[in-house]
Amino acid sequence: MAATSTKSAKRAPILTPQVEDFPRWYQDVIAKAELADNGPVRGTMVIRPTGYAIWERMVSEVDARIKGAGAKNAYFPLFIPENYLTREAEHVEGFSPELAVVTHGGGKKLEEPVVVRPTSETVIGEFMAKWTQSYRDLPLLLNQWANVVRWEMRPRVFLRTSEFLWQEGHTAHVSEADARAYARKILHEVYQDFIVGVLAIPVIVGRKTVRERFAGATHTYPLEGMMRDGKALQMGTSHELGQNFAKAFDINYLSEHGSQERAWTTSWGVSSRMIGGLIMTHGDDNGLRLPPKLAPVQALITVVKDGDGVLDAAKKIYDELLASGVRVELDTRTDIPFGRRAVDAELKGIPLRIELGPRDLAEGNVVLVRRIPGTKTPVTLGAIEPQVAQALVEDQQRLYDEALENRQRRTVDVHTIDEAVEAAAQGWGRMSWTDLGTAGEAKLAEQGVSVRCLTRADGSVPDSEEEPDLIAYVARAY
RNA sequence: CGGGGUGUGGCGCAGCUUGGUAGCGCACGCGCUUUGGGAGCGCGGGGCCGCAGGUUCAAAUCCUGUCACCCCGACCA
Repeated sequence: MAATSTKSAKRAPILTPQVEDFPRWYQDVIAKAELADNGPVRGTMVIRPTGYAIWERMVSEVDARIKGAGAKNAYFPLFIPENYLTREAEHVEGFSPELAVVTHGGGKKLEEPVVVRPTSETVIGEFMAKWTQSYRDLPLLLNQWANVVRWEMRPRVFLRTSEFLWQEGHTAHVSEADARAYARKILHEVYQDFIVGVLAIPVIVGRKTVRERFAGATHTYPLEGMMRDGKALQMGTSHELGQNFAKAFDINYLSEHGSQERAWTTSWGVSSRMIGGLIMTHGDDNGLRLPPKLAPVQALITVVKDGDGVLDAAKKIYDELLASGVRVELDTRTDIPFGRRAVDAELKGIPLRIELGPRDLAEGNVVLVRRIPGTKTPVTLGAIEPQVAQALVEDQQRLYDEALENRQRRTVDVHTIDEAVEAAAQGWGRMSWTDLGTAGEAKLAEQGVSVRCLTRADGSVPDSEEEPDLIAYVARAY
């Protein structure tokens, strides 16, 4: 391989530098990479084609894993009778402040208002009850891809919007053990596998404290990622709902012994928030950096300038890469200045660029530009496909390693509330849950710091927050 | 809900104090020259100045009201 050069750093800034103002940087990336716009109603967003392509890739990867775990897709209505929500006390209490309620329809005031789903536990519970008669009907494993609405006071594109896209799984089981096993299976085999393996984001997988858990759940298992500014973002959750919803919606079944039994349910979801997490975990001052396994476009062939058969050569490389399974695009827009196109590809985080002009072609080369390490390397025409394949693998790993390094550097062991608050100013604090306790948790909350999750000393997921020797991860969160 | 602010072409802003009928940068269109890291020059299109009243010969500018949005403090995928 020929010598590798690092690109020069001096350039007019396109984005607000991260160290200067991280939230501003985030907004800048979303605008300049054309990921999304704000919608006309406060707190809503328009996901633009570039952003939506990322979401489609997420959907495709997650959906395949969900199906692999045995759940089947279905679709439930957007509108839910208001009285469904009120059947589960904690659930309604948790959601009522953020509900959008429809009071009029067809020009008339409705007899009973309908709520726009903030999540579908209740409707799905109603139908699970209808469909579950015998133990033979269980487990019932359902999933739906949908939009949900939660009226937000302080919206942020992708991270917290009044309407967002997600997947919500809902299952019913014959026993608590079965429900727990399934909630954990989704947690690890679907979410952790996807977030770590495809998004290249390291996560702490644990359990929420009672204070932080989902309204109506008995156990909430989150996956927490650290953003580049040290704040935490919940990337997904899986819940055991115990028999709370089964009781509220009469999800009962006849056991093999002929007795009437109550089912145990779970729910679990990941949302378009992951796009925000992806941006803030991997993005740098030049824009987005997409992990190759996720990237809608993995390699962009850029024709620097036409002439001397450059277009034909570029097309040949395109065909070769396409045939080898690379998600590749060809940019022949030579009416747009090269610099513009290069910067645009960088903003959008395309992992690899293959630059080709008459000068390269005369030497029998192309220039392979890697977005993630930021290197430019000449590659001979015959060696492009293997070099591309290798770069995609290496850069996927590099992105994960960088994110893990950032998290480790910003995570410190602490022993007091004051130390925990101090740690949360730049990253995460790791503290004994026995020492912290719910009283300490309340004190941290006063200062905007929360317990993101609890894990066992060996990193595994606890069955209860009463277990001895648990570790609490505390941080500021998005 | 409490405190602070802002509403002017698609975006970011100036103009307002000291009324005279709207301007700058970016973006957009056309032409020529360019294209190896957001190209240069020229020409051009686009705005009932948030909305409603009022004062005045005349209002983006002054007065009154109203609406919306943004930022900071209690919830959330």
